[in-house]
Amino acid sequence: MPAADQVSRKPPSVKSEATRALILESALAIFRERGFERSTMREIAAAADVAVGAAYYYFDSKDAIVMAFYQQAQEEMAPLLNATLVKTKTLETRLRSVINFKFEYFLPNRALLGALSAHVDPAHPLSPFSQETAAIREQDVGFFQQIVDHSNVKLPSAIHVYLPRLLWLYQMGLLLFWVYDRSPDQARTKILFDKTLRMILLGLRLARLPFLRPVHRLAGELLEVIYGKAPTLPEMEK
Amino acid sequence: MPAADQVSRKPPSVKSEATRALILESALAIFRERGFERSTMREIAAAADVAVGAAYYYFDSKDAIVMAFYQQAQEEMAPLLNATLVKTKTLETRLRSVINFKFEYFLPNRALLGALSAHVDPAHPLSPFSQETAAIREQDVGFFQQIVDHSNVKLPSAIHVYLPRLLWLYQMGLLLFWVYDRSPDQARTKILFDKTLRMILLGLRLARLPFLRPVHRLAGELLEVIYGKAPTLPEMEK
DNA sequence: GTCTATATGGAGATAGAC
DNA sequence: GTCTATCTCCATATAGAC
Repeated sequence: MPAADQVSRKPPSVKSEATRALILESALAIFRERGFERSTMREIAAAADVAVGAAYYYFDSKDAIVMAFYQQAQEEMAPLLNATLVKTKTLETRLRSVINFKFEYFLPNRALLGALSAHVDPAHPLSPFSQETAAIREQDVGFFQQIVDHSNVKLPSAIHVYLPRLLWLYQMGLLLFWVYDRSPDQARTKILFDKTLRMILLGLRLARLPFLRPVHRLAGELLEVIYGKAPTLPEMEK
Repeated sequence: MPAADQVSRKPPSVKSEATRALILESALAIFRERGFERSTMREIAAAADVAVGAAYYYFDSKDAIVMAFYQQAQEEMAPLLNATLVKTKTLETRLRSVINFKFEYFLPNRALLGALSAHVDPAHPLSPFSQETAAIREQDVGFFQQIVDHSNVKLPSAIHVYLPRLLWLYQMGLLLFWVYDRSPDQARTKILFDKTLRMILLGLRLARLPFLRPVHRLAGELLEVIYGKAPTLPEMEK
């Protein structure tokens, strides 16, 4: 029996890979031009000079194209983010440079990112909290894990273990605000980022003060319930 | 010239109002059954025993039906929320009862509320941050204004003025979590509510401590930028 | 495996009957 | 003003050519 075949994902096929890339590129160009909603699969296929069916052969749906973009972005960013982590030392500089790097990377496709973050529903495949984006999300949380690990924050362990996920959530919130920030050059997001980051750093320092114990206790119990079990959940609209 | 006509919204017409109500009711029933996405205008019209065009005559779009539901909900809740405010005294009991009341009210249409909260984009009409929902939002913030006014929280004025909006935002976050909470009886949301509310109350008390000055300063500056000017913004996907 | 041509069913728009 | 019948455009599905 052909054991090797069982594992093989697909025969790479240079031509196929090229068509796929072409369709993806064309789609991104159209998305950038008219926004996700207003773009049609017909336009995308036409721009790539293939039939509509061809686009569907490579991507299950319009959403799937966005997912492919998301995956490609994560793959491209990973080594660059690691390089950033090597170059920086403190918690502050690391958070600043990692998050700023993402802003820069996503800038050309800012509107497209909106199509992604528009879905809060964890059951929606494109949601940052979905099953489908779990792999990307976990890898991303990993970066914040590294940032926290190599820093000298001292927190009750019940909180400390969830810190990377909390920082990831913070980053997602910033990106969400940024995507819909209509101020020139997204200046408001820059200020939001700066001020909140300082507040977080101040908070982490103040967290050692003894009379904050009750807050620690509440936060620990809360995180245990929210993150402790069942990290992902089934669909909603049965 | 017919000056009176300029102001008149519409001739109420009993029959028309009944048809509209019938379509709205039928739509809500269908939404509850299959969820918003899976429901079609054809089904809704069929359930109300009218043609599809009739449904569109009363509601500009499927989304508009959700908007009508949202408005109706706000109108129905307003007097009951005011009654709740009369019956309770402290900041804690007021926040608890007001927010819990909303959970109860929306329980039968929990899934439908998802259709609303699924849109973070402030440009989307159904977004809780949109121009279109501004009136409802402002009225809702008003309730939190009342809650804060009659309480004895002491905060720097730069923060204090924004407290009602912050509490409104807190409520929206809770509702969002609740809509997608798959735990039995939404138990996790209950815990999230309880713990975070306690943390907020603790925080408001601790906020008077002198060495939190730097945090106050940052928070004040931040709120000024975010809420200070241009409360609403134009559309995105030009 | 890769792709084209064509079909299906839904959202929304509209002409015009009453 | 109220509503029906019908039309357009879209995402997606599918049969089958190569």
